[in-house]
This record gives sequence, structure tokens and C-alpha cells, in this order.
Amino acid sequence: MQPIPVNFFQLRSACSTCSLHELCLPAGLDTKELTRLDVVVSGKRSLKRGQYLYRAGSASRAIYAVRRGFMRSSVLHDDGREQVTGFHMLGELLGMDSIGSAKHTCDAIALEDTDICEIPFDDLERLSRDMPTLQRHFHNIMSREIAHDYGVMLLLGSMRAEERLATFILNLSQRLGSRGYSPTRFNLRMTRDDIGSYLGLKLETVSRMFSRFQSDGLITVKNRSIDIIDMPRLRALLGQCGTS
Amino acid sequence: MQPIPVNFFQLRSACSTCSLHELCLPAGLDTKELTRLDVVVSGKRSLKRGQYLYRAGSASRAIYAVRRGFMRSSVLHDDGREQVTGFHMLGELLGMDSIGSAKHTCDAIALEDTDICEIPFDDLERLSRDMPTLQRHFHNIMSREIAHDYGVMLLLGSMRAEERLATFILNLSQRLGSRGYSPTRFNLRMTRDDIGSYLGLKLETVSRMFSRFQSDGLITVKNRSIDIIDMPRLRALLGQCGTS
DNA sequence: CGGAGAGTTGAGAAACCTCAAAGCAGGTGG
DNA sequence: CCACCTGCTTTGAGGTTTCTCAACTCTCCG
Repeated sequence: MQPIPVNFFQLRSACSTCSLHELCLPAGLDTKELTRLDVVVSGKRSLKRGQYLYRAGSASRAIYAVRRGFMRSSVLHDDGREQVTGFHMLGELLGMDSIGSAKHTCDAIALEDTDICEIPFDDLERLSRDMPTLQRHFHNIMSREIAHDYGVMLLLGSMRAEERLATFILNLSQRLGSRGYSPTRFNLRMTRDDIGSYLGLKLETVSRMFSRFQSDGLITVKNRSIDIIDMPRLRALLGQCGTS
Repeated sequence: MQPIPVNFFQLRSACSTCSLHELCLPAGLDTKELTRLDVVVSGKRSLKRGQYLYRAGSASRAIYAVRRGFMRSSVLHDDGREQVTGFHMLGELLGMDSIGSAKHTCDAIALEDTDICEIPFDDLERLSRDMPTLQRHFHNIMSREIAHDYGVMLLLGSMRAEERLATFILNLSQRLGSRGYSPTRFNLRMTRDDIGSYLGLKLETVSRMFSRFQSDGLITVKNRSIDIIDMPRLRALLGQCGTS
């Protein structure tokens, strides 16, 4: 749950033609290299809200970057239980779990109308062999995803409901802030059930925690719109509850 | 928590000189390529039980493979809480979370006397550019680690204690079996506290579940030695408890 | 033989879940 | 434009699981 250290403005300046995603970020790529990368990334898809980008089990030959909109990834257990594994906003990548198996292990669904660009593995790997900077950068991104997942395990394994939700809100705030949006006022794109699934809680617990945060004066919640009133005290919730 | 699909015998035959780890596994590398890989992988380290391979924050320029022994990885929260993120046995890789940041994000400690071989990123990336098969294979491994982490999230987010521990035991059984050891009788290398931290439970809960499994006739537990008596019923515990 | 670390077990407390009812918002069709 | 319907959200009450605290046992070593 470490915030992804991406400054959207850096990103924009580094990559004006292509899809404004993590992959063509700091990298130190020259114009010619960026152009080559751009060609590879040119496959685009538009999704309506509720439409799947891919489903578990389907064939996979690409990773995806969010150009516009908001995505949710989840894994499905045999017995029907679902675990949300992540939410993906502008510039973020998804589908890195399926390079290994050539089949998707997750579902990915659009939570609002979303534009996606597609980056075929084969092209990415071919390009990486020519461009060490890109290669290193791609490895960094996958590695960061792993480190991020460890953060989520820490959250799921050792935090209480209150701390989980505070972490979640602050993480969204940070990611929106670094993209130039307000870090204190934003709209959630997902349901309470989605949040609960991601945080290992039931939707009622999520709802109760939102209410408690509101009555404690930390945030204002009105349906899906969040307004962070007292950022310092919200931050102070992290690492407070449960010393074990 | 999907089992890692590695057959140790395949592995052994594919890679007789080097360190018998995942990296030089199916790959389809020829002898010359294997030799080049072998040179890179030649850095070795031996650890005594209780010794750290690396600690969070220290500089990182390599990934590591277990040649012999047993390792534990964990992330540390600011307030001292610890979350075990994985256990690593013969042939498995660790340290892939730290390629991105050049600093380790985890601690890695030896749970018994362990030999490790070190694979510097730079060498691996250089070699990958020459050897597409290795490149693809390395990406597969990182990708599988991500998919595996999603499985752990599912476990932590939506399973009850009983199911978590059953999953854990079956996962160990599977990994030991694929390495030629008995899948039904084995010794745990970690404490109840380690297991609890990995599974998001307290050590007392782990202990109680072991006792319950034993009195239900599923396994025999004597300290750290486990004997699986009724594999089918142990498997049946998965996906049974909690339909939500 | 003693000590330290690890594991077991019990009792009570706390956190979270389940079930249930009611309120709201947003979209659709008449 | 309104009424209705559906899906989402909130809130309460009671139940379950897991945690906490504590005492005791066991095992391994020196």
C-alpha cells in the first residue's frame, strides 16, 4: 500500500505523444526511442462502465495502461468468493500477473467509462532488448508492483478495520494528488463492497468506519464523495491501533 | 497461494552446473547459454540459522536463489509490527521486490543453515538482452510472483483461520512434494508466530487450529513435525467455510 | 539441572460479521 | 415529468470468530 511515486506532470512532459502511462515515464529515453515505444503502445480500447477488459482464464498477450477512467482487478475463488486485488487510475498498468501463464489470473472491469492502451508482451520484450533504459524501467515497475503487494499483505494481515480504511483513503488521496487532482476532495468510483473486498472487510464495516470518521470530524462522506477535513489526524490513525 | 508449478527434477536436469534455481529452469537454453548464466550466478553466500541475508533499507543490486536451506521474508511497519511475506525453499527466488527501488523493502532471514546464490540485476539484464528465452523466463517468474501475491491477498482477505492454515499446509506439502520430499511428512522450519504472521493470525490461533486438525484426524502434529493423515479431508476444508 | 524460547490451553474481551430493515440515489419507461 | 424499480448505503441488534492475557508445559542447550 505504499503510494506509487509517480508525478503525473513529469509523466506528461516525458511522454507527450504516447499514452501517458508509467512505462514511458522517467526512463531517460530519447525522442527516437519514445517514438518506437509509441508505435508499440498504439493499440487502444474503450470500455463502457461495467465492461470487462479481460476475465480470468482468457488468453493474455499484453499488459494494459489506463489512459482515462478507472479499473478494478479481482481474483475469483472456486467457491465464488471474490477478492479485489487493486484499483487502477490514469497512468497505471495492469495485467502484469499474467505474463507468466499466458492466461489472465484476474478479472479486470471498468468502474467508469475507460480508455485503455494495450502493450503486447512480445513487442515490449523486443524493444527492451534494444533499449536498456526501457528494460530497467519495466523491471522497476514489476518490482514495485511486488513491493506494493507486500504492503497490501501487511494491511490485510496486521491492521484493524479503522487503520485499513484510513490507509486506503490516504493512498487514493496521494495518487490523485500526484495526478494534479485535489488530494482532499474526490469521488470514489467503487462501491462499499469493492472497498470491503479490497480491504478484507464486509461492506457494512466499511460503511460504519466511514460514518465514524465523519462523526470524529476526520472526513465528510456523502455517498461516494469524500472530503478530507483533518489530514493530520487521519494520518495519525496509521500505526496507532494494535501494537502487536 | 497458488502452488508454484516447478518440478524439481525438471529443474535439476535443465541445470546441472549452476545453482538449481527457478531462473535456469525450462527456458530452452542451450549449453553455451547456460554456461554464461552460470558465471553470473556464481556469487555464493552461506548463512547460519538466524542470520539475515539482507534487511529493509539496505542497498540492493541482486536477486537471490535458495540452494539449500530455508528463508523467511518479512516487511516491517513503522510501529514495529511485522508481516511475513513468504517462505522460500530450495530453488526459489527472493528479493524481486527491491529491483525497483535499489533498496530492500523486506528483511530476509535464514530459518536454518542456508546457502544462497546471488544474481546481480545488471548481469541478469545484460544477459537478458542477448538471450530472449532468459528474458521471457525472468519476466514469467516476476509475473508469477505477482499472481502468487494475489493468491495470498485472497487468503488474507476472505478466508477463515481454519481454511488459511489448511491452505498453508497443503502449499508446503505441494512444494516439498515437487522437490522429491515426502508431501505428507515434513518438519516445519518456522515458529507458530511466523506462520501466524504470514496468515494474518495470532500464534495462539495457529496453535489451536493445529490441535483441532489433529483431534479431527486430519493431521498429526508433534511440535514442528507434521504428518498429513487425511489429505482429501484437508483439501475439502478449502472453499468450505464462509460462502460470502 | 536450570533457563530460555517455543508451544498449548483456558477464560473473557473485543472486533468484526450476519441478518434485517429502512433510506437514498439514479436510471427507465410510461 | 413523475413513478417506480433496482442497486447501493446506512444503521441496529445479536452472534461468531479471533484476540488478549495468563498460566502452564515442553524441548532443547549449555
